[in-house]
Amino acid sequence: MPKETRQLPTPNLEKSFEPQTFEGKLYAFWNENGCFDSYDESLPGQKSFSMVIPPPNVTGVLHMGHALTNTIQDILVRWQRMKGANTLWLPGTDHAGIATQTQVEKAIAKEGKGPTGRPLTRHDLGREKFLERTWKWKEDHAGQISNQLKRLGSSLDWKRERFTMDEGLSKAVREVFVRLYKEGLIYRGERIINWCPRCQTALSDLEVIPTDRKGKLWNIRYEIVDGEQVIGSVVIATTRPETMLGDTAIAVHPEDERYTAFHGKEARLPLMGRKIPVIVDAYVDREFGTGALKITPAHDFNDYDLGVKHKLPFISVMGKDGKITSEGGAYADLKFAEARDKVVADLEAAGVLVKVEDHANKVGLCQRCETVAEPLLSKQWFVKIQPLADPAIDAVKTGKIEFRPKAWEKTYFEWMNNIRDWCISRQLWWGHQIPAWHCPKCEHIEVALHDPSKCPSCGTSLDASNRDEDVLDTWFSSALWPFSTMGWPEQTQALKTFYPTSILETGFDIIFFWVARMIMMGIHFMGKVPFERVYLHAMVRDEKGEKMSKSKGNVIDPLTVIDQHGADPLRFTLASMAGQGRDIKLSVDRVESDRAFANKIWNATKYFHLQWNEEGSAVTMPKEGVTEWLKSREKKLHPINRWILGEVNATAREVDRALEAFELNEAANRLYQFGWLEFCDWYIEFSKQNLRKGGELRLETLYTLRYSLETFLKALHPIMPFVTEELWQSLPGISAHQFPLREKNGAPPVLTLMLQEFPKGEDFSLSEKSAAQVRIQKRFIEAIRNFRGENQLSPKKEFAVRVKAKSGSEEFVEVVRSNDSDLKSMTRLTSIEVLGALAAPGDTDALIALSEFSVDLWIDLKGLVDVEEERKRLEKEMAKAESDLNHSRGKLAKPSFVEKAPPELIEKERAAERVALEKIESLKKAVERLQALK
RNA sequence: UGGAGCGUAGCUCAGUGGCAGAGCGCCGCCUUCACACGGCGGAUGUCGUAGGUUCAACCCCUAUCGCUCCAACCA
Repeated sequence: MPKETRQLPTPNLEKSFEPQTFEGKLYAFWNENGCFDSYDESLPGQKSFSMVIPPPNVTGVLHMGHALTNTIQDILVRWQRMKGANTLWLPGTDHAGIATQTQVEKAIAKEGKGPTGRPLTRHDLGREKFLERTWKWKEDHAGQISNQLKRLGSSLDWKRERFTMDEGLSKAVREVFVRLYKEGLIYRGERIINWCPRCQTALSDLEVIPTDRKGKLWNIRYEIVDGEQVIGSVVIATTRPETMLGDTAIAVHPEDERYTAFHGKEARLPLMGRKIPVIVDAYVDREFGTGALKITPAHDFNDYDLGVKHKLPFISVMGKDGKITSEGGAYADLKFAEARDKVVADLEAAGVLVKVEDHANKVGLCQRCETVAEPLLSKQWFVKIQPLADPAIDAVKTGKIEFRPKAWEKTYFEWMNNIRDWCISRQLWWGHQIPAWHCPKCEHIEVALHDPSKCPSCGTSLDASNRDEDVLDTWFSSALWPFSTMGWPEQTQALKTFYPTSILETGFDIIFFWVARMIMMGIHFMGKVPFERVYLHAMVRDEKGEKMSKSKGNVIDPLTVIDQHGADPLRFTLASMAGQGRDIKLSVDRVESDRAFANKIWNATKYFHLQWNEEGSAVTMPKEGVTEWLKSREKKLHPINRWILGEVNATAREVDRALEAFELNEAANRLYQFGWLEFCDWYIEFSKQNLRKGGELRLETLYTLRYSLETFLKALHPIMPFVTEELWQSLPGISAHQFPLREKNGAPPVLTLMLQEFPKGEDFSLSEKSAAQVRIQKRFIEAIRNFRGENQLSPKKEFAVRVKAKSGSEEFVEVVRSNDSDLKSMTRLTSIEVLGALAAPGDTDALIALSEFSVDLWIDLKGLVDVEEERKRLEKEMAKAESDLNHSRGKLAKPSFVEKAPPELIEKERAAERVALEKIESLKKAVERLQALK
């Protein structure tokens, strides 16, 4: 028994485009009727098209960047869906470790005071309670971002929504961790890492943002000793004097003659007194500063490498708590900043501070809280990255994955080739806790899929308290997103159908954080790349090109824009700007003009209804359907109708091609051009003439309007889903299209535009003859309008025009003759008289020279036009014609051009020359007549 | 320091080896029977600068200036 078609009541179109009145209703209708559904299995031979959303922060708020990426993705998925693919666009959110934890910490800090009167911290609550709070926070906020995505019109398959910390994904994370550990690709070690003293956690290299700071360069004298004897001294510059407490060597360049005598000797570390070796290494830049370098292996990345290379001791003087450690002697327990002041003062007192200079340098700030991150030694978990990076580099090199724009591949290679091991442990509570247990007795570390109850090495019983306290970097779970969301590690049907995903669309700012890591994990665990194409969009900035930020107050909130103008105009604006390389400078003005476009289409549809339902002569749909009806008469159709049928199909084809090529801006521009300029400005105006004539021509024109409008709405739907749906719903004779896959899965037919077939562009092809006829009519009309405009003649002023035919003007004359009444009515001419080649203009005739058609138009000026104005117009025309002539002659005069240029081009140039000559001749005579008049 | 991108009409941006385009803004005229979120007409550019390749360059090449971003970094 066939299911009943789901449908909306036919809308009554408001006076103008008012998006608030229908957007919500339409989204709910689509969603409730399963229009966004994907199916685990495609039909044999059917294409699958899948994308995963870049998961926004679960407690986040939609910003313009989200609006852009989701608009682009929604356009692609709607288009593919209409083309019949089994489309999956998978929604979900990210737990966003540090960001979310920080939000909750702030909330509890506001709530109350701890035991000593300071604000509450997560430690006052304890891990378990704090996590409960965070889960609740997540539940309270999670709906927000999803609802905002719905406001945009995103056709996400909500039934498959995922969260990085839900059960399935957590299982995948654990599986990956355990497997990488067993493969030796995850290890735990004491390394130098970036530490945020405020967040109290390790950070990956990527989470530290180098920032320009005005600093100082302190020059410190180190004595060089041989045994106990002082043999000289070296001055060393540093931007971080407090780190000297942890110096374990000084380094000079091996070939630096100034210091040759000191090779193999020792330096005495000021303030601390201990002796440290002088080492030589070509790493030292002889040109910079004094050419000598102090080495603090525990607190500087470069020094760390040198420390490892030269087997130096590592002395940690700076602690995770932001204070100097006990290794710092007299400075212990001072905060870093205090320690710096005291060290500098003491150095000065000791007379070893040689000078202090201003110096611009960079410090690394924590991406989340902008605290200065300190490099320090710490025991952390790492991913050994090279074995994962190599195949990932290869995948892009061999074209298994393609980046667009292509230039980003270089950026990708650059980073991947210099990649460092990835520090994945975070000293946070919100996240995936590392599945490792530390045996308190034998110190064995057990990493396991299932919580162990005792140490497999010594049998000591283990419980939750023995579990490693750290959680994983948020990006660790994001890296698995394309397959963890589809049920991995189970071998699900969804994975078979939808992995690899078709396209990954995201911002270039997370190529390293996310894209690269997904590629590595995808290849390693799935044996296949996670996506075939990476489409990187630009950064949305304000109209001045500045990054939008709350502190600058220049944020354009997508939801406000949607409230004011609707989702469609915003989407259209974003789509037409999506082609831009790096920056999208968004202005609300632009959205407003795209709103005008929506309004234009709205009114064009209203025009259609007005004509279709004209009182007393309501039309019915032909039983074979409009397309068939028109198709069967194609060759006999009125040229204007044939022309627009060809145009709308050409537009649909072009939109399809542009989307295939990721040229969203091109698709948007095409639709705009067609919709406004061809359809509204020309076709509708022409149609008014034909509708008036009644009979078969009226019917034919109504069907042509109906067909063109529907085809256009279909082609526009991916970019402007709401307004196109609302308008389509109003059309007479629409019917539900049921894709075979939906039918097979028992989905009911839904009367919706979003499940219509995307126009193939094959129904009608452009007829050159009709197009030429329309061109002539347009040109004629434009010429008259231009004459009016330039002479500031009121549109109401009527006059007659005479057409002087010359040889070669047969087609023009024929078109003007056979469309006499239409042309008169559209230009408000009293008559159009065609004259023979021998006719001469009257004494007071003005001239419009349409030389490209070998035609002169004459208009009697008497009582019509100011002679002076007309003379100006003619002179302007003349100047243009002369410059055209010069241009053509200049080219043709060059023998090299005539010899080497392609013949068709030479012919074109000769024709242009003839046209210009003819025009000049006509214009000359006209000017002469005007002179005589004066 | 390395890599990338950009520099076209007042503004925001398209663009193609063969006489420069759009939107907004601007200037006229028009409330004409889909639309004033409208119609019609108009003005505006040595296409960053200097060379080169080519019959022909805004487009290709080289250099140069300016802006932006990314990566690395000098202690």
